[in-house]
Amino acid sequence: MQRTQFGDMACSIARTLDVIGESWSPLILRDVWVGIRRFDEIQADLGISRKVLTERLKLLVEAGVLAREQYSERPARSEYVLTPKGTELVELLMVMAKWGDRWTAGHAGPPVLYRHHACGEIAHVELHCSTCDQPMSPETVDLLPGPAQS
Amino acid sequence: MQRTQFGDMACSIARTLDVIGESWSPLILRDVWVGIRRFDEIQADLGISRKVLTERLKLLVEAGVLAREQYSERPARSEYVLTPKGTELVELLMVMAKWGDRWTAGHAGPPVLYRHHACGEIAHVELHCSTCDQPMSPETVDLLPGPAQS
DNA sequence: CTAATGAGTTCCCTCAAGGAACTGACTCTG
DNA sequence: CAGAGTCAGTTCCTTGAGGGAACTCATTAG
Repeated sequence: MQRTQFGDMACSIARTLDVIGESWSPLILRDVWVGIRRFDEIQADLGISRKVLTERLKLLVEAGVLAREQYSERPARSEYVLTPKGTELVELLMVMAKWGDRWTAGHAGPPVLYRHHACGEIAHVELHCSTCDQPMSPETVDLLPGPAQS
Repeated sequence: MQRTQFGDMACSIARTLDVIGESWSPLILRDVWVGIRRFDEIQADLGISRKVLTERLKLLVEAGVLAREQYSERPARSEYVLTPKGTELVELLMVMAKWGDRWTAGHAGPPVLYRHHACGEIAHVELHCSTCDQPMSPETVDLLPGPAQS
């Protein structure tokens, strides 16, 4: 397929895609997040080809998003866990889930609900400004060239 | 490549990926967002193959994320604009940009800055709870099966 | 009349995804 | 102890999507 590499574009979106832009990678992350951590579990859950799963896991570990942890010495068995870098990527998944719930969930409603520890309520995520805490959306920001000039 | 379709998985993340999971789609959305709206402009900006760009634009329009608007009758010329459904997807891009800024921007810093209208400050997005307005992160939620049972 | 522009379309080639079978180290069961 | 099972991959082959470049077509500018 000779995929173009996004990594060297001067764009944080492109560079993020370089890490989780490949097919399956976000779903693998989701699985690890919800506790499906072992090779065969992930493979069975996603129906992904074992070959591609091997590749993706290797890439995600190299990218520092997942870490491989050995949970049994003999026989050697390991599982995959989220690193802090990976956990922050899960925020992306939560926003994806929100959009999917809103625009693609059918009559039946969302497949998964999120209960917030702080308030105990079923809720979803909203984007707020890191400075003033007010809601922040694509319509309420201006884009300016940054230090690494666009 | 015979890509597996995610659309019928009972998972909002998978269904979202079905819309913007293909390579290039998020970057096309980003371009349209920042004002690069015409075929040749997008093609030149991304360096994407014209064939693939044609396909992606068609898919994104069919998915209701972009709309094609004719800006000239003779010769027939059109440009692509975000629908409300697409604009909400841009939130996803903003979260991607945040992660990319944080984890992949080098010494030079972020390539693009976001200035929030409400406060006028350079800021980034943070995830808050739609119910209690407190910060909401992967660590502060429990997942429960929803009406469309996981 | 020729060149340029915008928006695609067509063609061929390569290489990544799918799929299924195989490996190898161990463990459990009768 | 033989045979089945489990986990985590690896190997091999086939197919089809992505890349690249050239071509089309309508229209306008010089």
